[in-house]
Amino acid sequence: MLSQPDAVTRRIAAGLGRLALALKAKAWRSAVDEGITPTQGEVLARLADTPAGTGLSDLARQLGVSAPTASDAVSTLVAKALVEKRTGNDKRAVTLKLTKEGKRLAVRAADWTDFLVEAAETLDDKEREDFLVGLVKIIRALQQSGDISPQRMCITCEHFLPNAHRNAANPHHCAFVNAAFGAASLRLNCADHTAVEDAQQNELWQRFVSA
Amino acid sequence: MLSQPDAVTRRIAAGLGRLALALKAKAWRSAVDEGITPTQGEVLARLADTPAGTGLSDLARQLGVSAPTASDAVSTLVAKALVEKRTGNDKRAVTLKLTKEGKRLAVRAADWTDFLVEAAETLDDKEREDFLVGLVKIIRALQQSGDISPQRMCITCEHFLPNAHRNAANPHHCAFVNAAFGAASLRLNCADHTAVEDAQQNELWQRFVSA
DNA sequence: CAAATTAAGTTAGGACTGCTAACCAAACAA
DNA sequence: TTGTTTGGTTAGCAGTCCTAACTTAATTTG
Repeated sequence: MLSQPDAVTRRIAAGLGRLALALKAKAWRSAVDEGITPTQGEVLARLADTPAGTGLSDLARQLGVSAPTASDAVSTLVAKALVEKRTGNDKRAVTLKLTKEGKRLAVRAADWTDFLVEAAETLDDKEREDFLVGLVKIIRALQQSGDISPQRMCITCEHFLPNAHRNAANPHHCAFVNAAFGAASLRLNCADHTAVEDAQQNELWQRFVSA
Repeated sequence: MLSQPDAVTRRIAAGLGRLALALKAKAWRSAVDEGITPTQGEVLARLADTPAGTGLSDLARQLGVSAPTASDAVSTLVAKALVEKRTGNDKRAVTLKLTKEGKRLAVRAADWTDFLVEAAETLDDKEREDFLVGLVKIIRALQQSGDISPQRMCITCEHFLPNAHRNAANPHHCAFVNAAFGAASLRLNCADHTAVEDAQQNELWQRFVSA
């Protein structure tokens, strides 16, 4: 047996840390090519998958930065005519939306993670599925501990019925689309996500892990 | 079957992106608590696991930033008496080492990823192993594509003999410690790592994936 | 060996990130 | 009506990160 001063989980954490570093560097390079900065790109991405619009504080939470930082980034984007600020009934609150040009740029900027997709393609089908499941579980744990903003994942969705079928390939069920599906189809950012109540959160998780 | 507009790999990339965002945010908070910044913390971490010392350009490469940025961060750390700059035979080059105080801080700052370790602990043993393997493969791919600086991983090490044994639990062998080991023990940052030649790189990989 | 090239770092200047503290204004509650 | 909470902005500051333009030392080469 090889000496094992640190557990598997420690190495996983370290590996993810390295990955994050690489991602950060790449984000910088890619964003600059589009004439924006990484944070601005992130703002565009978030707004792109929230067509209904988002408030500023909500955005700040999603980005994991303070309100002033988010406000700054948004101001810059507004100045660049990529984002629009509107105000509704509540005259304090703003609703952020992409402009036409903002949408175009968001689409172009969205594929800066392509290099990661390619890297993930060196895994075979089974490995990919396993990896995705691990990722989902880790993200869910981080969401529980408050270290990441809530994601629209199956595992926290009202429509998700884990291990509802005996079918080994497609054990889960989505009540929204009314169809069975497997781990490989687990979503991280589903448009039809409806958050389950906190009380039922754990029950859902238990049913999910009791494969 | 659930509609599947994007492949598993796309979701993996997106998930890793989210994770990186969370990590970045956490890194900021944690580092500030220690009186430094994330980049400075990263510098300390890198120096901590290179006791022999590192050059500036090497450091910049590891951090994925430009030389001036690294130079800046290091200057600040030198001013804070956490890092020492020495110059050897080559009077242009500097060798960076942690001071006593720097070492202490590096140790303290190292556990900012603990929250990730805890998150990874929600996976069972098998899942952890699978996840680690996926991570190793992805990082290796990024190393190949030049998107991450070379890591001291088993999969690129001269001493690594993948699938050398019939033993399903511990199929691999490390010639350095002369012992069999399994996927759960794969290293990402081994002190005894010796990079294999480019030519043999691929051969090693092939033997590794042909489980 | 002198001249050119390459390599390692630094300096300068500028845009942006990210924070806290302090602030304003609208909405809400007592 | 008078707090109090909520949504955001402003101000000020340290640090990140870049490119471009040096300096100085080592290496190559004619």
